[in-house]
Amino acid sequence: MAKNCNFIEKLRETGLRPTRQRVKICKLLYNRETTFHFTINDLVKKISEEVEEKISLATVYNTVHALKTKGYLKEISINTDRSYFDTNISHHHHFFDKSTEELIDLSDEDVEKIQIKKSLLGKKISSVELLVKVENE
Amino acid sequence: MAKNCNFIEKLRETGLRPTRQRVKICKLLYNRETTFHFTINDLVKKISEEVEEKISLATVYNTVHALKTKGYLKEISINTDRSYFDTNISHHHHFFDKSTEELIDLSDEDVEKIQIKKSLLGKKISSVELLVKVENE
DNA sequence: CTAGTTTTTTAGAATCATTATAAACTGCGA
DNA sequence: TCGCAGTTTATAATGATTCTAAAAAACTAG
Repeated sequence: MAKNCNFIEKLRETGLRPTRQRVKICKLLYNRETTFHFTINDLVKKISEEVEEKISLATVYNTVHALKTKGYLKEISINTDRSYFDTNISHHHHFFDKSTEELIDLSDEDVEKIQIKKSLLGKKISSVELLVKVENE
Repeated sequence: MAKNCNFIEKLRETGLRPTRQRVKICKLLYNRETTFHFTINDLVKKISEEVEEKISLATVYNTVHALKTKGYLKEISINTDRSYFDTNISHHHHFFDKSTEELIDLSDEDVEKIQIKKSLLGKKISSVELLVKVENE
């Protein structure tokens, strides 16, 4: 889902019907310069501010879940009571600013290659995620 | 809280009264060879199996929270619906086995030093956590 | 375009984990 | 031993997420 994408086509390609609600949510999420880190709560608030039509809470959950399942959103788990979604689905890491509770992307090139010396018999690595928590100096 | 510790003393030192319930929970958590990774659910089940006296759910939550606050437990956030606690409070990373939903320690020496090339103005790093998800080959 | 079928949306109810409450209990110092 | 502050407990409350079932919208074939 690149810059000026046709969300209707994009959604259809993935087998998701391009309903009014889904298209509007996609516009909010992907029609922006920078990647968007948000909680469900953030998104619901943004919708109520920027979308004229009311979208029910259940639909917001459904849509976010569907986009995540299709690989258009990444879920980042910071701590128990705060789950973030990230529109940047490329491989990358994160800073988490404890003071502002904001998530900041940390590209793969911003981190020296991570080498894991231990391996587990019969298991293969499926992901490597780094979370760097920061606070005010 | 080392091997054959006197939990009564340990608890008292941190300002937590060594009540029957707390001492029993500490014995379960720390009187073991290896570190223990558990969810609240795991712990409640273990208590009902191994402790003769019933300990109320609220007390389990209170105690785990108190131990975490005092730095005797580390909370590891794997994903939204599963929060683990770790009795190993030293700096280390984790494997998460997606097949068994088990957490496995990855010592600091098992990972090549992590170098972060980007920094944020006015912020200092407070923790660096690596989570390596694995699955069956 | 229309009818029929399937998917989606919706409001509200249900669920589940966690936290709050307030009364009873206990550890501990005087 | 007494009394108080800290704890435990059962239960209620909360809050986020999921479920439900009926209405609405999207799609498909004719």
